[in-house]
Parts: sequence; C-alpha cells; structure tokens
Amino acid sequence: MKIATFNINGIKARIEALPHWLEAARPDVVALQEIKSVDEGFPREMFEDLGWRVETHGQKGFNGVAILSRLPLEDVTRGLPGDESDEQARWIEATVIGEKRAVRLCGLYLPNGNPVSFDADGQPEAVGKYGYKLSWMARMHARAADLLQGEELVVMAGDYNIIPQAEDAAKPEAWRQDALFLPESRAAFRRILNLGFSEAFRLRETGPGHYSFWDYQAGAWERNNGIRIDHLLLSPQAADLLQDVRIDREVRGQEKPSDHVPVWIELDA
DNA sequence: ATGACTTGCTGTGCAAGA
Repeated sequence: MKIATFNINGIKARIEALPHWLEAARPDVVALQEIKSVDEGFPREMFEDLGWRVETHGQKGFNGVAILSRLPLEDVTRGLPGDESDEQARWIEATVIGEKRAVRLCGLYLPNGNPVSFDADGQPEAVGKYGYKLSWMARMHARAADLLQGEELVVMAGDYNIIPQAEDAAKPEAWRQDALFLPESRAAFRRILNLGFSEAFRLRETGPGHYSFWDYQAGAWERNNGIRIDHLLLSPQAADLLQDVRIDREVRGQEKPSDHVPVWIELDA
C-alpha cells in the first residue's frame, strides 16, 4: 500500500498539477492538506471520474484536508477530538482496506503557530497562534495514544509544520525563533513519537539535505533553501511493514507547483 | 531585511502561509 501526503496549497490552484502527479506516482491513498475549499467546492467528480474515492473536510478560504483513495475507505471521521469549539479543518481519519491489512490513516494539517511572542526572559509565550499550535499538539497526543490502543495499523500523515532536527533545514539558524523549530514545538512532536510512533523518513534515510518545503520567495527552490516538515508517523506494527519511503522533490520544479512536495511510503499491507 | 511570492477572498488590497 502506497500512502502519500501532499500539501497542495489550494485545490483550485493545483487542478492540473495534482492529477498529473497522481498519474505519475500512482499512490493507493493520499492525504491532502490546505485544500482551501469548502466540501461543496472540491472538484469531487473530477477525481471520482479518475477512479478516486474522495473524502473532504474543508472550510472557507484556508486550511482543509482530504483523503483520496483507490482502495476502499471505512469509518471516516472529521475533526481532531478534544475541543468542540475548534472550527479549523485540520484533521480527517479513515480506515483504508488494503489487500493484506487495514490501516487507520490520519490526515493532518498541524497549525503553523507563527507569529510567536516572547516574554522578557526571551521565552516563547503559549498564547495566540503559538498557544493554539501547542494545545492542538496536546490534543493530537491524546488522539495518537488512543489510536495505539486499537488493533489496526496506524499511519498519521500530513504537514506537521515541525522541523524535527537542525539537519532538516538548510539554514537552521534562520528558524531558531520560529514556531516550526522552537524547542517547545519539537518537544511536543517528540512526545507524540515517544508514544511509540516512528517517523518513516528517518527509519530509512540519515543526514541533512532532505526537504519537503521550499518558500516561493527569494529563490528558495533555486538555492535549495528548504525545510522538512511533511511527515508520516507509523505505529510499531506499521513500522514493521515499511518497505520504502521517498520525497518527490522533483515536483517542486514542475509547472505551477505547490510550495510543498509529496512524501510517500510503501507498506506491506 | 519591515523585503521577497502565492493563494483565496465576494476582494479592488488584505490576511495567511512558513
């Protein structure tokens, strides 16, 4: 089962590039982020005509996640539990029925968290957008712990807006005060990993120079000034079935690209 | 470097992204 994550930065803007990549990469299931569309505005029929099952969780203008699948999907749920007042569309789950195993797939768009305000001691304050990021990650931690209690394989795929280590940024010094790389953000990410999840890419690849996002500004792509923030986290049983992992970096150089590129795994499931 | 670029909005410049 080939499972991908792709922050497309707007479904309308990627209406040609996304089908092009789907045809070339031929994943079985894809978690999409930043569809920037309400459910009724997503071009569902177009993807269904191409053979995809389509499940969306959108909102007007920003955010929004979706799952496209060639395999059957069951028990689709929308929204991250833990705060009924949270109206941002950043979490969707579905059980993907593989040839050998079922996989509980979570598609997520973790809050960016910028800008960050700092107190007189230079410590980041857990308020505003940064406070929302940290509280959202605490809710994700609780959901991730619950998922591990189930019998299904678990894959949590998406735009985490977390640079896990300095080697995951071309210029780590530029991100020291940024919500994507602050120690508190990375610690919250590690707390989720410490439940028993493995980050798929680092099971297979070591060292610097692997990125999944390049800013549109200042020639970031041409200078390879990137960061690695799109991840797939695997439960222990899922990690045991990992066969391959890849970042489709060449997508960033194609026509009218998103600022993110797809990341995918192959599971023996 | 307060920049840059891209997206969606019911806009005519702005917020948000990372």
